[in-house]
Amino acid sequence: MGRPPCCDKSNVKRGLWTAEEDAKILAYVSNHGIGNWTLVPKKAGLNRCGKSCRLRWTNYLRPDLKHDNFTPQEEELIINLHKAIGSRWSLIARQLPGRTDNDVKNYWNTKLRKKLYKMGIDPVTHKPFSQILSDYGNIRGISNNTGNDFASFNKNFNSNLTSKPEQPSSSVLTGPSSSNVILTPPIEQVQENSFTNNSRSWELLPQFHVTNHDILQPHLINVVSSSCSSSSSSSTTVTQLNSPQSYTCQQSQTPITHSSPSLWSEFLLSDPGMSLDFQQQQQEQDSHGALSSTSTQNDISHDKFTGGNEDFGPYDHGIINGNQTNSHVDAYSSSASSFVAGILDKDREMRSQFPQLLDPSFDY
DNA sequence: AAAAACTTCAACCGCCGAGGA
DNA sequence: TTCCTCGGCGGTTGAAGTTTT
Repeated sequence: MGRPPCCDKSNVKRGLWTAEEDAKILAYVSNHGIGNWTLVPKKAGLNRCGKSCRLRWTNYLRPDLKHDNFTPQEEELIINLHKAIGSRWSLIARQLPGRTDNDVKNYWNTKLRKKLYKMGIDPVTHKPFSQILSDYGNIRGISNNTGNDFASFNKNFNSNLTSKPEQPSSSVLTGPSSSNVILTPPIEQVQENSFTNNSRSWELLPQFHVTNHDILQPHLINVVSSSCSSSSSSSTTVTQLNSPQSYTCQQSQTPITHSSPSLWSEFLLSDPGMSLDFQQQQQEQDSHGALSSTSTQNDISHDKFTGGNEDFGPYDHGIINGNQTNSHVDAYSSSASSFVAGILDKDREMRSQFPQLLDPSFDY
């Protein structure tokens, strides 16, 4: 019944690869090409699982891979694509020649996520924290009654700084479930108090801007959060931008809207701008050795957050002061902006057609 | 100079859909 | 039709490297 197992997992080498093992894979692939990976260890004389061999090849040994640093253009594209499609790393990586999904994922987790936090932008929703707060204030009608909440926030925030957060990714989505008390400080207050030079505290922030699943209404979330994608990515192969998404990672039952591509890959493959523009930018950079407009035009002060040493790509315009609404869209590359603008248009359309979505008691 | 804290990233894990036996 | 593996994916881990104290 079925096929034999690919390897005896208890009897294969694990851990880092040696140069010798790399050479064996390279020699095998150059002679036989890529085929059945389960046969590779045996034929190449390796005591490794076939799956491990495939991973080593695709993530490290492939000749077309880049091993140098990410360029500002690549950063910008990753951020734009993450905003559009969430943590579909393989799809994002396909728009970045020479990069693997693992590369992109690692770069996002180690660099870009922190950058966005430092800019006061939630890397899950890609909205400025200030906008999330103001949106929430509008919805809950608490804008004139925040004093107690801030005091409560400060108390909780200080106590959280001294203890390790529990699974930050999930806390973004669920948070303390027992209370409807909102621990959402004004972003300026957060930054001045604790976030400027404390990287760990950035990781804590999501606990405060989303403390309960009903705080952020789904219509505010134009894209599926990265934290949700893991559990839903495989079983929910179609993700709709325009579908009301539960912020608690429940599977959406919303029917497909045909005004947009039914698959993200379709969008990425069909959008002539998203990747082509990028590749053109890459070529221009290669020929001129200069940064794109990202770092030259967008040279507004980010000293407030970073000391001015970092390039924040598409988010450089109009966000940092907290007065931004959707103006950051204007700063996107032209290729991405059409798509994102479409999302925002749909969002507005949906709000006008379904005002009940603005009701905080509305439950998906 | 040494220890502690922090960051990076290669590799692993577990899940899923497709398809072979 | 059922069981199983393969290949692919995203999330997580932990060793190695780097920076700070």
